[in-house]
Amino acid sequence: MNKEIPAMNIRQLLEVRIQQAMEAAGAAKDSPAVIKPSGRPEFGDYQANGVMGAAKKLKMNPRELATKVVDALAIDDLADKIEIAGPGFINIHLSNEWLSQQADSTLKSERLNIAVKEAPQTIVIDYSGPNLAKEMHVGHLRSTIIGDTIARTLGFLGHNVIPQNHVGDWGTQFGMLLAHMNSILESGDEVSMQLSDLESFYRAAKTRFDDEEGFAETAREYVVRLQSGDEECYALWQQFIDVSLQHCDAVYERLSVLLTRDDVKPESSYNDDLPKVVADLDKAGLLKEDNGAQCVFLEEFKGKDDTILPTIVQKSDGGYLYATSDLAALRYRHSTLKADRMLYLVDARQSTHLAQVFAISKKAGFVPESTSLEHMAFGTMMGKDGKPFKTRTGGVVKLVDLLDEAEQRAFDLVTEKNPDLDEESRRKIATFVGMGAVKYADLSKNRTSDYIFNWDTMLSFEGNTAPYLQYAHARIQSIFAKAGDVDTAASINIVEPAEHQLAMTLLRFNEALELVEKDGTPNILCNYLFDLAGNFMTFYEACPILKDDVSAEARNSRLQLAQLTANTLKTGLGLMGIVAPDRM
RNA sequence: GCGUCCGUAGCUCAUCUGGAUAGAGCAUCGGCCUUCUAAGCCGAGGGUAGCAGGUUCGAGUCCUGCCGGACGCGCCA
Repeated sequence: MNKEIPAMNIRQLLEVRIQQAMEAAGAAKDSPAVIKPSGRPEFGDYQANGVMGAAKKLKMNPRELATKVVDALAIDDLADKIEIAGPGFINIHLSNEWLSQQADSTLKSERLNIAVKEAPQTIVIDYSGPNLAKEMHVGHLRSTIIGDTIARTLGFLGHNVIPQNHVGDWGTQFGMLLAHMNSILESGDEVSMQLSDLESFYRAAKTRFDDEEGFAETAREYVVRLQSGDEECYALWQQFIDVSLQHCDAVYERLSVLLTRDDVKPESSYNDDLPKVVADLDKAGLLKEDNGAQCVFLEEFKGKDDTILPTIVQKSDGGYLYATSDLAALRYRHSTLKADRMLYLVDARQSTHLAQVFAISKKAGFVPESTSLEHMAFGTMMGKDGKPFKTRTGGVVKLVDLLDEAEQRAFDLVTEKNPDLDEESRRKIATFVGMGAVKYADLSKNRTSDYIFNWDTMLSFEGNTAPYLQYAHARIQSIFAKAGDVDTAASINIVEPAEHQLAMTLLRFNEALELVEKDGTPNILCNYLFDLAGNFMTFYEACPILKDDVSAEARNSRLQLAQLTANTLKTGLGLMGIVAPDRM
């Protein structure tokens, strides 16, 4: 019985081998091997760049050290050519035999040879977090989509992932909404119809708040009634929140985002804890009154004229702020959820705020030093003019409108490409393609800076897009549909350069996942899958599979490579909540 | 004013944290469908990586200073 290969990616494997050889050649123990995929084919599959640094420490000629390292290197089982190049690079050409074996083993593994973490962490991911006063708009896409992908990836790697949808369900704007809601009810009109379009409902309430005499006061009364626990008002509020959450659920479902009501942990759920947070900050000696407000002053945060910037946790009127509920949430996530790591998928504009809250929570002992608090920030969405994004009418683009448009465009394209399919199938495919395109457009970018909203790039079906990956997958399924009986026990035998390249990329899947795990960057996964699909397309053009002049051995081997590609694409897309249909 | 993030092809973005000749996709131009799905493949052009210094064997990546942009800086979230 062959044991499953240890959960080591190629890079780590090479790192170990090279490092041993470096030590044997006299390099210091801590000198890193610096293994990277080679930039160009003539430099092999991987290169080790660590020799140059190590040689420097030893005051040695780097090429001389490289020669010693190569002499000491035991790597014949993996590689068939090792070269020293340039100032001291070591280029490693992996052997076709080894790649064939590895690919075989990966194909037999349900998890594509990706091991479940031996020491899983409990990781809380705070993402999506819409404000329930309004409908979700395009600006919510990033947090929701990226958070979901990170959650799925960490879960796949074996971590205990706890999503937290920190929805905004409390605050002064709800007074306005409840007052508006109540007056509709009093006039005998059906309120549910009007709540079906939350965006216009919000605008209507806002207009009354700004223009209608006396309405602003009524709104403020509602805030007070809500906060003091008035039952009638509370029931109204709950009804509103429920409708708003239904909107979110619908969007999540369309986007294939895993968030459910179970993950909703609203701001209001921390209300009871807020006075305790303030009291505990006081106990910790961090609280200071300033102009009637309760504040925490931390020296590392300075504002104008070098004065220390306060974080206000309680207003002079006794009210609490979002810093307070964020602190309560941090404490809850540590003490109740037992998080080892907390990830915040939040707009970059809040980086100062989060840095303050993180620092306070550690100083106050709400969260131990060992807990990793990470703000995974992203930029603001801009319009084509580079200014904050607005529609022609000055509003925001509702997320559902973007999704509708995506599906419609995808449906038109599927109909054009595949007119013989029945409408139901075309609709289904259009959903996968449209949603995939929208999500991928966001996931494939790593920008921490601002980004520009553009219908056409968001809804593009060509080039580095989800449809390209889905298409590669569908082409493979189509091969299998034509192939008839397939020998699933056949072994992979890599011969051609295109096969070598494809196998190399197939075996690098876990490198991509580990980067996503560490940095929370789904674009690494996108880049990987795009690379993989591209390698497959090249292979597919260069290496015929079902044609008459292909030997049975080559045919079977290539079918296996195609199968492994399909499995990897499907799994990778699945980690982004993107479906890879069999036909498109 | 102080702070954070950012500036790479006409456009949108990569460049795996300091490695070799900075790569893709759109767009432009030229090839490839009676042969496994042309949402594709192959090729061409397109770059002073904002500018100027510095660190070193080696810088788009690290440091400093300018220029330009976005955001944040006491009782909204």
